[in-house]
Amino acid sequence: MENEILQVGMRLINKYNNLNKKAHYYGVDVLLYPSEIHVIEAIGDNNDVTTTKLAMNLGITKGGISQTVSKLYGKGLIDKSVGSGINEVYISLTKKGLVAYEEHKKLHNAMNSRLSAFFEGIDDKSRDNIIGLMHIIDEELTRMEENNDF
Amino acid sequence: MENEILQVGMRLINKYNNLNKKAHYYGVDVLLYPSEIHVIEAIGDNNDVTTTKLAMNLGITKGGISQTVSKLYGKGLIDKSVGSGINEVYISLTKKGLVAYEEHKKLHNAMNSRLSAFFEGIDDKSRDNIIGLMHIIDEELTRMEENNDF
DNA sequence: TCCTGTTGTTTAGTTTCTAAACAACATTAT
DNA sequence: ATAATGTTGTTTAGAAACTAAACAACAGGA
Repeated sequence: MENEILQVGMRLINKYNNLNKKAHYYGVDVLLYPSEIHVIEAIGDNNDVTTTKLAMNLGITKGGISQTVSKLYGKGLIDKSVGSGINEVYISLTKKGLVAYEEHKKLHNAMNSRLSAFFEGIDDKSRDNIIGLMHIIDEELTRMEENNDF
Repeated sequence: MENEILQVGMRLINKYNNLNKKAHYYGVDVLLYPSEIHVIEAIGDNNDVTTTKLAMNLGITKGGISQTVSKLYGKGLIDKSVGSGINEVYISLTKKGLVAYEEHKKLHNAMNSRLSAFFEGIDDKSRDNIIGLMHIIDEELTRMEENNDF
């Protein structure tokens, strides 16, 4: 019974991940690969960010970020400027990068709207239970992470 | 507000995906990579399955399955036998493969137990709302898939 | 002046996948 | 019977996305 809910949840995660595997144009003249649009998203959410911070935010190595950022620079989606810290380089979106960022965000709006409407239409108890469910999942994932279980 | 719930959901998906990136031994003497334990899981859930069906179940190409299955064969985790259909080959777990399958399943049991307990402790309305929420997400993901939106 | 710590970069190698060509076999059409 | 078609699974070359490790460039102390 509840097992079925878990199965549906897993199927949803797979569905989401598969969507996330394809390259798109996002309103600009160059094809953007998943890793690239993810970095664009992270920069747009927090402009003038450094390579090191991007690596932390996205949970990958600095080398990995450096490579993707280099590709985005070549495609004209980001700019670099001297940062305030030692050896720091600030990364920001160009106009073209902003177009891609906004276009990508737009595609998530339909999902957002429907979820907003949903959460407004349910009672407080259900809402609290949904938050509680997420909390449990978070705890268990953290436990698995710490115990190196999987 | 509800945006925050969506953000938490996304964080959970990322957390899960990162866990899913590491190789483990799963109680056997060979290191199993993510793609390999996924295939083991699919075979264990549905024994005597074919390459084509595995490809459909896991949503990747037959070539991809063939490669992973070949590695698992080399590691002694699966067996092959003549199937009933034309040119069909049945794939099944060896004893060693079953060990890995069971070990992997065991690691999910803690999560399963906690979710079972949770769902038994909430009211029917909350339960229905959670199912409704998943339904909405499924619909939106399907819509994105069909419209090639992302 | 040398050592340390920080920044970002480059390189080689790995995993996982796809697309396309292929081989082997059965079924069907001519 | 021979040829065309459709199915099975395999192999190959190549791409994307990452890591680990070595590296360069610079600042701040000891």
